Amino acid sequence: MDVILPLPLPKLYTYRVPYEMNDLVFVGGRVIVQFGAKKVLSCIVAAVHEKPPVGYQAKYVMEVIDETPVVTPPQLRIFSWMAEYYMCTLGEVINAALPAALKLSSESRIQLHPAYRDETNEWPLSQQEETILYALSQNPTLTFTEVGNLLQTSHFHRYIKSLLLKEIIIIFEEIAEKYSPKVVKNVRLNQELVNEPETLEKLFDELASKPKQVDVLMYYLQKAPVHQDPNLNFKGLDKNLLTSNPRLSLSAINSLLKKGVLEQFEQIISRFPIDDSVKQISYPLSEYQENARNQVLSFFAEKDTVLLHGITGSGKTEVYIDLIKNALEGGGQVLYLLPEIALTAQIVTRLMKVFGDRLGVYHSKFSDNERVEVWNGVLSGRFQVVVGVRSAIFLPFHDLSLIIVDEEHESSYKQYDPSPRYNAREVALMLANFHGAKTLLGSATPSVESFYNAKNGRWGLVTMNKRFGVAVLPETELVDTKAEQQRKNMHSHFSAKLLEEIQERLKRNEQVILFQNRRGYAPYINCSDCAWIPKCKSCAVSLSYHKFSNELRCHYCGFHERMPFSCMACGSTDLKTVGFGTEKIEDELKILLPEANVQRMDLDTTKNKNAFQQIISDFEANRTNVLVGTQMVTKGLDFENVSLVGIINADSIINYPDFRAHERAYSMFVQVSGRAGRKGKKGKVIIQTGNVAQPIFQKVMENDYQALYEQEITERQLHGFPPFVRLIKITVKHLDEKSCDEGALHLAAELKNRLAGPMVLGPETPYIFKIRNYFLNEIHIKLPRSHASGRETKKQIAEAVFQIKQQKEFKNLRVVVDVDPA
DNA sequence: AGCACGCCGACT
DNA sequence: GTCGGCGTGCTC
Repeated sequence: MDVILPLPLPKLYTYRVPYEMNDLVFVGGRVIVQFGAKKVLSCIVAAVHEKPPVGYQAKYVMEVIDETPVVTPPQLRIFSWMAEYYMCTLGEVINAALPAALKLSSESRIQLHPAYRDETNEWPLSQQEETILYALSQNPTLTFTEVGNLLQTSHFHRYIKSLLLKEIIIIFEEIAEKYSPKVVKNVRLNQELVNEPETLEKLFDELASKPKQVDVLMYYLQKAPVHQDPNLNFKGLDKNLLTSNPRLSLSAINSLLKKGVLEQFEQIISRFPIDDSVKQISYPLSEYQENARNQVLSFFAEKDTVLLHGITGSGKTEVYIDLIKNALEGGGQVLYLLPEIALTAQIVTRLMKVFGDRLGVYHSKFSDNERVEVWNGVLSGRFQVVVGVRSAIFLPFHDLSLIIVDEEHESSYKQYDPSPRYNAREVALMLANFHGAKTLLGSATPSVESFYNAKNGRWGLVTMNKRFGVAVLPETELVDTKAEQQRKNMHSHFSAKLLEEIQERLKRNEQVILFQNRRGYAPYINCSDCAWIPKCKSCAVSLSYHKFSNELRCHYCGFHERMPFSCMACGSTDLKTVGFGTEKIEDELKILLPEANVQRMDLDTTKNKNAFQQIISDFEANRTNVLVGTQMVTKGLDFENVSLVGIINADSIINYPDFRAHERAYSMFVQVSGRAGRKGKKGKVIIQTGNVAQPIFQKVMENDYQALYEQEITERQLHGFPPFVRLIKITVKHLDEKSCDEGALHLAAELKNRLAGPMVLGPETPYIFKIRNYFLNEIHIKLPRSHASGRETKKQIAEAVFQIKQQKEFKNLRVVVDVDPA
C-alpha cells in the first residue's frame, strides 16, 4: 500500500497492511504509520497494491482511521496535477489541503517506568534528569515539548535517552484526533411520563407544593408539547434553554434531574445549524442581467469558460446567484470563489437567503473544527454550494458542475508563502476540466491574461457595462499635488480641494473613504543630523514607524523594537518620519478636521476576529464619518451613504517595478472609485497625484478598460510577458551573500545549458536583497506558450537544481521555484 | 519537515 | 570530560 505523508518528500512510501486490516484499507482513507525511528503520523492512502519497493522489508500499518474516504479520487487527481504543475510534492499539497484537524499527529510522551522506585534507584542522575524526575512525580506524563520547556533547551533528547537506558522512564506515542464534534447537553422528560399521561398528572399533584419545579415542567411542555407529539421528547430541549432562563430556578431544574423526572443526555450537533426559518428568497433579475445570464449560458453550450466583464455595481452577484440555481437544478455542486477581503458577512447573508442550509462557507477565519465540518458537509453532499476563499479548491467535491471565480484578477488567489505556490483561479480551471464543469470568471477589471483568452475566442466574453438600477458612475477629479504644493495649497498630505470636499460631506452628513496603500505611520525614520535610517537586522529594508504601538517594525520578518529616543549613530534627538501610511493620514485628518469622526481599517486595526466587523458596522450605522484604509476598504463593501472617495497618493500605487503595475493600479483605482455613490447618488472620486500626465488616469476617468488592455497587451507582446510566455521565478537563497551569488550564477548557467538560452534571464539581485537573514537572487524563465504545459522545462529545472545542490559548496542553497508568479 | 548522529569548539 | 552548536543524511 502506498501512502502520501504530509511532508515535503518527493515520493510515496510503501507499507504492508496486516492481514486483519486487508478489508479496511482503501484509497483516500487515513491510516497511521510509523515513519522513521519514532514519528507516528497519519497519512492518506494513495494506492493499494502488492508490489514491494526495491529491496526493503516493509513496516506495517499501525491503524486504519476512516471507514469512508476523506479524500476522493478526483481530489487525488487534482492534487497530483498541482504537485506537478507547481513543482512541489504531493505531501505539501495534502498538507495545505487538509484542515489541520484531519491531520492526526503524534506527540511523544514520557512517563515513569512501571517498575521504577525512587528508593531502589542506583543510577547517578544529572541535574537535568533530576528535574525531569521531579516533574514526573508531579504529573503522570510529560510531552517532549514540555520536557524541552522544563529544561530550557532543545537538546533534551539526550536526557530522555539516558533515563530510558536506565529504565527509569518509558516513552509512548499519543495520537490525538483533533477534530471534536460540538456537543450540547439536552434534557428531556423521563420517557415513562410521556408514555403514561396519568403518571404525569399524578406528578403534578405531588409537586403542588413546589411551584418552581412546576414552572420548569410547564416550560418544558410548552416548548416541547409531547402530549401532542410524543416523538418530540426524543429530541428534548437544549439544557441551556432552561438554565439560562432567568424565570426558571436552577435548583428546581437540578432537583427534577435528580428525581429522574427529567433526564440529561448529550447530542452531537452541527456548528452550522440547520435553520429552516430562512425563507429562500429569489431576487428577480433585471432585463439587463437576464440578458447577461442568457449570454453566459449560451456560451457554456460551446465553451467551458466564460469571462464576465461587469463594471462595479452592474449586478454581477445576481447573475451568479441565478447561474448557481440553474446549476443546482441539474444536480451538480457549485464552488463560488472570492478573495479573502471580499468574502464578507454581507455576501454570505445574501447567499444564505437564497440557498439556505445547502450553502457551505469556507473562510480562513473559521476555526479548524468548523473547517472539518464544511469538509465533511461537502463530502456527504449536505453542502451543494460552497462559497469560499482560495483554499476552498481543496474541498472534496465529487460532482462539480459550475465554478465561479469572482474578482478573477485578484493577486490574492495566488499563494506564495508555504508551498504549494498555487493560483486558485488556475486550479479552478483545471478542477472544472476534471469534473466536466463550467467556469465563470468575473471582474470589473479582468486580468490581461484572462481578457486575452476571452478576446481571442478561447473563452466566451460577456460584458455588463451598465450600473444596476439608478446608480450612476462617479465623477473623477485629479488633483495635481506638485502644483498645489507650489501654490501652498497642501496641508501636509491633503490638498485644499480634498479637505474642502470632505468638509462638505461632513456638513451633508455623508461619508468619506480615504485610500492609502500603506499601513503604519511612516515607512522609515531619518536622523536630521546624520541621515541615519534604522534598518532591519535580518532584512535589507528600513523599519516602518508605527505610532500607535510606538514601535519600529519590519514588514518582512515581523521584527519590532521600541521607537528610539535618539539617533543610534550620532545621538541626536532630531528624528523625523519620512513618507506616510494610513496611521499618519488618520492622525492628521483628526487634527485638520477635529469635528470628523475618523476610523482606520488596515491589517493593524483588524487583527482580532471581531475588529473588522466592528469597524464595518460602525461605518454602516454612520457612527464614523471618514474611513481611512488600505486595500481592505476597496473590496465588496457597499455603503449607500458614501459620496466621496479620496486616493491620497496615486503615484505610490502606479510606480512599482513590475510588469503588472499598471494593470494593478488601474484595477485598484476602479475598485476604490466603485465605493463612491451607490444607489442613485452621484459620487465623487478625488485622485491626488504628482504626475497628472500619467495616461492611466485618463483611462480611469473614462472608465476605459479596453484602452488599458490594448496598451498592456501590446507591451506584453513586445517585451515577452504573460500571456505570451509562461513565467517561472526561481529564487536562490543563502545565508552567505557570496555563496548566494555564486550559486545563482551556477544554477543560471546550468539552466541555460539545459534550456534554450534566451529563456533564462538572470540571475538578478532583487531590490530587497535580504529577507530573514537569507540573501536572495532571482532567475526568471520565460517559457514560450508553444511549449504546452512546460512539463519538460520543469523537469529540467528540477534536475538542474538537484545537480547544483550536489556540489558541496551549494549544499545549503535554498531554491524556491514559483510557477506563474503573481 | 523532524530527528538522529557525529564532529567540533568552549567552558568549569 | 560534559554541554551546546551545527552540518548531514534518512525516513517504506
